[in-house]
Amino acid sequence: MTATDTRTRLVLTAMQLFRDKGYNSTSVADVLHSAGLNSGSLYHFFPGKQDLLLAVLDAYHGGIGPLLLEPAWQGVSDPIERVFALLAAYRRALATSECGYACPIGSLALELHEPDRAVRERLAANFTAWIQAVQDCLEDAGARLPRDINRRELAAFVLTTMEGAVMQARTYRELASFDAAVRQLRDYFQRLQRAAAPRRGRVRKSSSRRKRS
Amino acid sequence: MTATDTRTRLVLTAMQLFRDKGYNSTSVADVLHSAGLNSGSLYHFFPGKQDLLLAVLDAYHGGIGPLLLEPAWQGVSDPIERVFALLAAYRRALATSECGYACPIGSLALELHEPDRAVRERLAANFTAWIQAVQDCLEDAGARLPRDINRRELAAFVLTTMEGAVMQARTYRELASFDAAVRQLRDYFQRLQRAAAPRRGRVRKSSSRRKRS
DNA sequence: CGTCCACTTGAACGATCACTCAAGTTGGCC
DNA sequence: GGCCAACTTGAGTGATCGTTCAAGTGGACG
Repeated sequence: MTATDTRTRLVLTAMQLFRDKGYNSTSVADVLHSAGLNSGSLYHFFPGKQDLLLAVLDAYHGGIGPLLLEPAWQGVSDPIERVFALLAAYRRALATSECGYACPIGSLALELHEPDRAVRERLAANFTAWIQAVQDCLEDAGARLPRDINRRELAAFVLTTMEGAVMQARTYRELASFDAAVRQLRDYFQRLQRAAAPRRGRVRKSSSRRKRS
Repeated sequence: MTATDTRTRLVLTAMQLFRDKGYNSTSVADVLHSAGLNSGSLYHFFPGKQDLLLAVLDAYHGGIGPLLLEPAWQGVSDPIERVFALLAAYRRALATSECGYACPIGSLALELHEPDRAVRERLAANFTAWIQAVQDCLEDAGARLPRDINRRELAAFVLTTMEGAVMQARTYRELASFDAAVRQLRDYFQRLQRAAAPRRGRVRKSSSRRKRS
């Protein structure tokens, strides 16, 4: 077992525990016990608990593509459907956890009330990468959305919706809350697409002919 | 100084500290020190820290009308404008705190990962009361919104937007994030109103002629 | 085989946590 | 004045917090 393995194990364990119990409610002893390590190992790789958090946030940032977007977009090529496929991935996380799931980044963003610059920058970087991925979809959608709609703001609004929807679903322990929010966002998108469509043209709901895999 | 005063002082102090630092990061000693009391006084009125939290959540619930809605709706009688006046109140809270503000209920909802039934019920009750207030506005708006739009789901979507927007503004420490989300919601509402308007009628942007105060 | 150093061990530290309780103090009521 | 119940005092409880560190361990390299 190399040093990298131990470090990685610490980060993965902390990722899980911070997600499940929150940062403050997860003790260093929790992480060490779950990882089957001693405190010295942790402090060999990290100056302190907060630096472990930084590594966790970096891991989330690096995992957005391979661990979040790619699975969510399996078999979905239509850019607008990709936006909702991403939301569907969060719905799955909620369903799997009996609505106990919370977006780890959003949770940390609200839990840490006076975060260091380094922490806040990484939280923001995670949001920014998420928003950018959605923005890319919206730009791929081209003229299917009104020209005067700001793609970045709309992408950020998708994140807004996801975070607010997860929060409510978690609080009510009901998937219905999440679904209701997505339904509203879908309605908004349909109205945007209708407004962008040529006067007499029908709104096409999906153009999933492009690519199979 | 009566017993009620001490109890009230504890609740108000805890309200402030839980909002500013979070529940887990606020120690009982913090509350006692800020309130200028000894630990015995707290445990005379509350069995434990969590029961203080319950009292805080009840206080928020009771304060939604007089402390949140009424100030936000001062001089605003148009029901749809009231929805956005409520959002403007949160914007003010963000502006005042250099974007350090977070909705106390939303923060607690995400911070407490395995809350007791009693806590979760009160969190949900706060959300429900907030949603109900917005729903009342939307119903007051009558035919200005499409008939087939579910008022409750749209009201919940306003909460979704507020919570997600506050979270992002806090994370980026930029009011612009909040404004962008509200702008999207406003755009959605305008499209809804346009869809509800009779074919040839113009969309009126504000009908603030009704009441001056 | 000897040296070195990255890595691990795990007991121990002081601080702080939520909470307890016996001993007060106070104010209203007879 | 005497009494009781409501409330306050604040030192003290054991548990747990994040962190430290001296003493190892073991593999790589000469």
